[in-house]
Amino acid sequence: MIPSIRKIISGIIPINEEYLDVFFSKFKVVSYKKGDYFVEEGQISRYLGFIVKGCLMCVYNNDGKEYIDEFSLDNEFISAYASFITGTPADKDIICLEDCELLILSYSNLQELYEMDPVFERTGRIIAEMLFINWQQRVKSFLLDDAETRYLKLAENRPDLIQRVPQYLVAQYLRVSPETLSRIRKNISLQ
Amino acid sequence: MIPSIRKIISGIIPINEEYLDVFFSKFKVVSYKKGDYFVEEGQISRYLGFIVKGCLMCVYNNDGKEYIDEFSLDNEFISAYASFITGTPADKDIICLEDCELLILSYSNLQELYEMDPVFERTGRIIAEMLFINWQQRVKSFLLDDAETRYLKLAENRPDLIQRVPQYLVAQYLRVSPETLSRIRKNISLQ
DNA sequence: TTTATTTCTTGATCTAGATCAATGCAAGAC
DNA sequence: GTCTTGCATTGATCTAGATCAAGAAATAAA
Repeated sequence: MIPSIRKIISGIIPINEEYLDVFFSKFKVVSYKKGDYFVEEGQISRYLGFIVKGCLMCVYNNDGKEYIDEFSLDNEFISAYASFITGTPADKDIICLEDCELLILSYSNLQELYEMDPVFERTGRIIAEMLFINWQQRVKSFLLDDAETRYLKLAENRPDLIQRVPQYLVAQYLRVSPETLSRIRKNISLQ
Repeated sequence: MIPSIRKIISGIIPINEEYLDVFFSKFKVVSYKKGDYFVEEGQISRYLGFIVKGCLMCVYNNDGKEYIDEFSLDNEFISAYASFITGTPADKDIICLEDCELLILSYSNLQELYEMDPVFERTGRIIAEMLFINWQQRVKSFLLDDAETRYLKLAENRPDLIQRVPQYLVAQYLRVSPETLSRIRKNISLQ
């Protein structure tokens, strides 16, 4: 495995160096073009992805309108987790916003890892716990924060994302109209 | 362990009967009065709770205003998970809405279970995955649904909760004012 | 370069839901 | 029984943010 990626991974997930090669031996490399679908709504998603390079978004469709559930960039995992874990049809699309290079792990290969050694089970648990905590934070932000605060927090926590993603998509993620986000930004710059 | 609880648990969490006794041997029984705090904001919460009987709510405070993150009723687990898992101060209160009887598991006892047998690690992983998927659904509902739809879905998925919890608290959970929820309900009953 | 296409901004409305204020109503306290 | 006290309803405003519409910038295509 590419050493730089190796280093990044071991910073993200709690796994011993010696298991890391086994873990990634189960992955395979795939490339996508900008606009390609990694997951399509209604299909069962059988892969967990790790983004070597690129940017993807998860999108819900609701009678014509689109709402972005998540953006994922370089060195992050991506999946329609509910579909992947439960084997049910995905309730969202996952689309490449740039040309992407992914490492993907099939459900059956992941199960093989779980059977192989409890250390992978533990790693899986800790990853699921981290994802859960992140999502609780997102709910908290919807409960407590107004649109401007949500934008400011996003800009602080993920400045790279603001740079790389078109503004109207950031607006969809924050659950405001593009016009409102434009005004929020204007407002901030005046202060 | 009380047989009825035993049955319920094995329906909720994926664990073999023979391990269930070991699992619950690590718990202890505690009682709370209505209004008692199970978790206080700012404190580190070292327990995972299982509600034998009663009703609790998780509450965020934001300059004077309260927003309810979650209600938990009989036969559900409850915790300030982020605090429990990471050992950091809780960012919310957990308060009893009724007299409650809980089974609680300390962090160190949970770690003992994890060390004892990989089956507990697996159980922990699957629970974390379920929690994560639930929270994604909550974000989805905030993204896609208006106040009335959020109420209708809650009423469908957790009718017991609507019955047991005062309406102004349900409003806080849905992120609307009590007045608006009252109007939503009136509106629905007219249709 | 010039032309298209897409994205961003700005202004003018409109609307869902908040806030404020008053009243109704039910369950305990006395 | 009658007082409280707390919750629910209703009406009258107000406001954050949506929607509609038109240009301005920026990107991509020619």
